[in-house]
Amino acid sequence: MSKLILIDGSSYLYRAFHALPPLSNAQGEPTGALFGVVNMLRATLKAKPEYLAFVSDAPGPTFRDELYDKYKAQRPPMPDDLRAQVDPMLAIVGALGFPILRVSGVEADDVIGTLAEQAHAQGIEVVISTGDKDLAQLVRPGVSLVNTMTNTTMDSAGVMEKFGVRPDQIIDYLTLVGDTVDNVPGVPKCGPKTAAKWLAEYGSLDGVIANADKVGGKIGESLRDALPQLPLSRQLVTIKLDVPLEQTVTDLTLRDKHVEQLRELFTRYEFKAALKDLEANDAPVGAHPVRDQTPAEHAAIPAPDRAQGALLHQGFDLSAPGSYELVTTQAQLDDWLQRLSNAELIAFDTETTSIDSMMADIVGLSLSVEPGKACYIPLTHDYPGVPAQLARDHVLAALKPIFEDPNKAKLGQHAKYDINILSHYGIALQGLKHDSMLESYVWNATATRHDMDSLARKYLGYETVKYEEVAGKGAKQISFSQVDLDTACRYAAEDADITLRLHYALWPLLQTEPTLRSVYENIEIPLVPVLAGMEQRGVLIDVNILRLQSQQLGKRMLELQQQAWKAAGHDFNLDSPKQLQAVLFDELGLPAKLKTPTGQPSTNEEALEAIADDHPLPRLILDYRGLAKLRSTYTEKLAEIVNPRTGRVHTSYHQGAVATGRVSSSDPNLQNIPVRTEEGRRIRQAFIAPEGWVVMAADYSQIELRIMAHLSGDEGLMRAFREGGDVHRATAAEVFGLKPEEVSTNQRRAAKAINFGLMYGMSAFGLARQLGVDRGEASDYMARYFARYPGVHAFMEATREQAHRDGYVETIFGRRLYLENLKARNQALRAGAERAAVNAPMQGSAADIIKRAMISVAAWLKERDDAHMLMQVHDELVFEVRKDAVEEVRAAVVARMSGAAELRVPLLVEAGVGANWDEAH
DNA sequence: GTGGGCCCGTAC
DNA sequence: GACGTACGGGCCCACG
Repeated sequence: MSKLILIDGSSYLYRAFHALPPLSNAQGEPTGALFGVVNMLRATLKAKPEYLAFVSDAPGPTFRDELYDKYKAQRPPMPDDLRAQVDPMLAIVGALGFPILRVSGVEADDVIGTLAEQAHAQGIEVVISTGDKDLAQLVRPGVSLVNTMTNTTMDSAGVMEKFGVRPDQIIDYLTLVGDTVDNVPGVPKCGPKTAAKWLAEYGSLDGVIANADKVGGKIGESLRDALPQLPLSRQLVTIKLDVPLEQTVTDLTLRDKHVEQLRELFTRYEFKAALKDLEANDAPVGAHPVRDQTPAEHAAIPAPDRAQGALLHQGFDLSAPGSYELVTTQAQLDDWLQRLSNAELIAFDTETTSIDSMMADIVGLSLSVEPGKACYIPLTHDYPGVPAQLARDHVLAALKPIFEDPNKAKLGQHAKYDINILSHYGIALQGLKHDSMLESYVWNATATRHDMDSLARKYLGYETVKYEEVAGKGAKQISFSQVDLDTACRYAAEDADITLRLHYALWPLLQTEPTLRSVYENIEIPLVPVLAGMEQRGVLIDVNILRLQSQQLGKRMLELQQQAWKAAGHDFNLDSPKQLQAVLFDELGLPAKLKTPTGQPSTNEEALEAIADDHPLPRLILDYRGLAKLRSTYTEKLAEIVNPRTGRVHTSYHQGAVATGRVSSSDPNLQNIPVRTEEGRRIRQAFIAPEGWVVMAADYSQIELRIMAHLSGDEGLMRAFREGGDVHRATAAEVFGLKPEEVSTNQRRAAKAINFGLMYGMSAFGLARQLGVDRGEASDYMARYFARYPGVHAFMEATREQAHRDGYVETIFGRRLYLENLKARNQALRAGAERAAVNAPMQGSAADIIKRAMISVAAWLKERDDAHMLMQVHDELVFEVRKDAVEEVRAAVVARMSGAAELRVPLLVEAGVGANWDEAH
């Protein structure tokens, strides 16, 4: 398909002007916005579209000013520094060979709309490059938006996701919301959410107007008051599609560029990279458009997305509506059992009374073996007049042999949840072959959330029935068991159906990338039952210890509160940063040395430490905060969340939450229990083992640093690990040119800070702050470090390079992390993406390794009843072990963890045992 | 009441 | 602007 790229020049000029620092050339002419636009254009040229145009506003009034004299009346005039860049911009754009369109009497949007309409009618794909949300009204299949500032694209699904309305509703949406900048009156008090809600309810603006008297409350009055002006607003926000133009779409090809003019312009405005490109490649670009992308350009597209057009599986359109069967008779059940026994792959899903799998009871079950067809078997729906359902235990008994057959392949969406549910009914699911959530996660962890609604939208272009639509939300939410059977069937059977469709969309993708497929098949899928087992088991908690600690903390907090109030001269809420800020900086007049990201004077630990010598209050607050955190987040929360049935806490592990491949934990988060301070560590004393058992904790020593040694192949760093000993001390000895025994505490501390900082992409500035030395000294440390460990430096450079070349970086096992902001104009965003790129291979490889270890250890534990794996804390596994088995288990765990990867340095594992988690370290 | 942004702090 | 990845509590405001 041919492609037309339409560049919204006005939008880019404004955005580049505000986003970029106010650069200027040697003559003092402003160049910042120009620079941004030129770089964007060069990137556009690299995509080599057949047709392209640069569309800009022409000076003078437009038809909208005639319609409405206040239109854009509140807009400040264009800043002089920006105005000065308009003509040079047009000169460069023209010299690059872009067709430029400026049409009087209309805005750039209208020209873009008209061209998009024409191109679309001719079957030409249209990409509109803009930062302006109003253009979303032009989106439809074959017409999409791209924002090169943020590197995001928006198709129909993207519009739905962002605005909550279809592209064809955008005009009505903008009309309702209005635009204060352009002075377009909307409905006062109606924001994006309300507009989307009304449009969902009444379909269109006309629908909303017709039903205006049905809207209650203040906002209803507001709507009725605004009715007379809405038609005008609609006219103002509607982009024209029929502007008379001299050119047609096929005229809009790239002209030969004017090398001489460009050389002059680039030199004058000091665009060195552009100039270099120009000299390197003197031949006219684009005279013969090339349609094929180079491999590097192809790979640079961050998220492979095949959701465009119909996606077929064996002739079935994966975005078509499905047909679903409510199973309430034995004959129907028998029929489905027959289908299951013939099926190659069974998609299943459970419906329950709670999202907490430990608390949930099963309500029904859905199955699908063929896309578009699924059933729902209600089991325990319970409301007045509910029709007869098959008996729960009877159905589960009939399904048990299938669920427990390891040779019958099963598929789920977030199957860990359903495995946990089934386990409550004595079904130990075997043969989990696929999980659509994990397929999506491995394919591209950051392209989307991995819940079914998001996946269906992205990969199938299909809108699912939402849980809230069938069960309500908030206080009005009802249990799924009270949902009527037909509605439940529509929702639940769809879940199984869509799971299967997602698999047929995603699995072919994974098969094209053997390393991703391997991560999925050999790591993520086998990990599912392991995590399910850990959640089910839970970890035993001594609630009395926690209660006692809560009391003690509370008492000390009260004392500190009294002292703080005295120091402040009056009562205030110590938990409120806002009130604290007023007391410290306004009333007491202490210096506000740090600011929060939003510009407020910060009251964080660093800020308080900085003024702790000037007044007693900061220290009191610091102490109070430490205790408050421990009490609210840990001692009270943990005691609260202990399951009364088991006496244990059953966390949830999330396999699709972390971009680098780590698992996360929540409800409660067991991965941030304090350990660094004595005070905090006491909380770990409440993590205990049953009578006759002990807690065993096994952790990898310096795993990420070892991975850095492995990946970089740096001789010095590898030697440090091979020799054993203290790696930070060894580093300090290298950096400061000493023998290890001569290294001072401070030198070791500096070396440790560098070792860790490097893995996070820290700069000299950051290191200086961390160490409390000046920036020059920090730079000096880093220079010496890189001189001693040149392989590390080369590795980091190579990682950044790979990220820029491919758009992603990889772990040792081939897991990929795509980086979204590497090409961002915004320097901070880009730098952040580069740091993430450097960190991801190490963090991600460590995550892969411990996942492999967990699978291996779980397989070994499977046949035993004297030890259970309970927790994973990124580089640590925690077990409960029967006392008589401690040595055997310790040896096996250490061996399996150490053997989880073959690195160029040893993978050291340390294991400790104790009566509780604190003692096990 | 609830949802969400902000600030802050815990872990690896 | 400056150190990567998470989760979560309390405050506070907008919204219903």
